[in-house]
Amino acid sequence: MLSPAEGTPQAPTRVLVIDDEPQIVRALVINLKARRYEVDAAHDGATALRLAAARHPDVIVLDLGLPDMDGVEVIKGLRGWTRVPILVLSARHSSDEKVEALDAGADDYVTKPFGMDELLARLRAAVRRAEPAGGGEDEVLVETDGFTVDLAAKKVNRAGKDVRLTPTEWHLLEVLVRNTGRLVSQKQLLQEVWGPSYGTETNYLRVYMAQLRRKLEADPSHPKHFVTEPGMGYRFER
Amino acid sequence: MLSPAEGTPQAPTRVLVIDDEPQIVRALVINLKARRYEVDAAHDGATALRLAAARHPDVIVLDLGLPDMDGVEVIKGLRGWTRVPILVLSARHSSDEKVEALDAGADDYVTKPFGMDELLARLRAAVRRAEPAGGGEDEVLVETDGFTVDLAAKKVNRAGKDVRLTPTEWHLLEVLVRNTGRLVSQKQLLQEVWGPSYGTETNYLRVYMAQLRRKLEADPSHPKHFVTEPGMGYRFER
DNA sequence: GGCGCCTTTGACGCAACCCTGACGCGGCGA
DNA sequence: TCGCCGCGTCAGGGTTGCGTCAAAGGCGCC
Repeated sequence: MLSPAEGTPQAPTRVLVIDDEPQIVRALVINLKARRYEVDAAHDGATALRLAAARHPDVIVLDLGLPDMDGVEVIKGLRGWTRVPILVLSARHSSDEKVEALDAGADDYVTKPFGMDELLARLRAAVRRAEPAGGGEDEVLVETDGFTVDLAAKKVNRAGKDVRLTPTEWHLLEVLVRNTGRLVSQKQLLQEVWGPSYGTETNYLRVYMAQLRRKLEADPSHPKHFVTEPGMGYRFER
Repeated sequence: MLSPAEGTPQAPTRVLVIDDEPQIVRALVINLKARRYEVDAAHDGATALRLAAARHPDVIVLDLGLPDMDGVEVIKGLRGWTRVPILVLSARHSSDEKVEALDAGADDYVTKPFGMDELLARLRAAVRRAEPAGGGEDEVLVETDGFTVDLAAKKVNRAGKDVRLTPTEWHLLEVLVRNTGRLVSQKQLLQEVWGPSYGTETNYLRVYMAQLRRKLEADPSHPKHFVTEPGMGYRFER
């Protein structure tokens, strides 16, 4: 996995690196930028807290040995207002230090010297689990003057009351609404709703389009939203 | 009456330990139980996947060296349907192994021999960040005209009295309530409640929906809150 | 070892859905 | 003008899916 984002084009992941050793910062910045991360760097705790507030990074890499304040204090300062993942770097191998940092709110603890591959993998893991849970399941609402379709909840509302749709009716409606304004061919409708082996049974469409219109159109015999394109297909118009 | 926002009695954290070395399992189980964790243990990958589906642990400790299958496969098997934190144990120090496990979906990677204090701290960190984000933003109390569901306390109250639900009944209710207003497909319900290998046993749903309605609906034969969408799934309406 | 609760499984009646065929209508081309 | 094709409408019948009940299997607890 090279890029931090996968699938839909996404804003680049922003990383805040906090370390007072210039060579480590340089190595991190170079590696991160090469992987399309956006990187900010701070050399002391005060700057780090300020930058974190100003830039809202998606993940923080924090060296515990800072010149101006204790690393654990930095963690606590961050945890006072944000749940951004914090990956701690430290030269100390002591178990007590690790426990203290983790219990203060750190998400991971890597001891120096560290392997860059491992650090990057841990960083990916931290970012990944911070991502929102739902797989892009936003509330998708499509409204017309007569009714409202909620694609996520699979609900249709008309005049304040929920309309009951059968599975096939809903499926057909969904395909049409997902292509609002576009013509959908009869073959495509049949294949999406009834399966790939269908394509000529246009009578199915006639029956079910009639059901949809009867349930949703103000005047079913003069449809405004479920438009027939003779010989070609159907179109949903908002 | 306890306020739901603060001081709600919390269910104990459930841990699933997966390791084929008995002495390590014993050490972990003893230490975890002493700290009021609820612990399940598995000695191989197949058992682990089954237990994870059946018990829905809050965090998983996984040894990569299992007798029956590759540890990474176990991770992938879990990640197919759950985001439960996975803490990997391994005797291998190789960077490649760590990267592979982390990119497969593990949350942390600890090499053996490990310090118990550190492991427990990492476990706490994993559990902590898996907790729901908003302090009071998440709705834990869902009220209807007939009953009240407390998702945090895992309790249902009807007419001033607590309703007794079996584990399966509660689980089903929880999934439905967490998706209030949205249609939940039969497959999704089966997989979330009974495990990823289920998906067609709709008779389970019929039986348990009937139980829920009998216990919670004012008129079980004419449900207002647990609505059937024939051929598609069920929906909880407040 | 026995008991009770929970889960799983099977059988049955009933309602709803899906498919099918028939018919009428309008548009288009011959 | 006539005939054909595509579309809309309606009603019937086979099939599926759901609710309900009851009983058997599993498991932990006493």
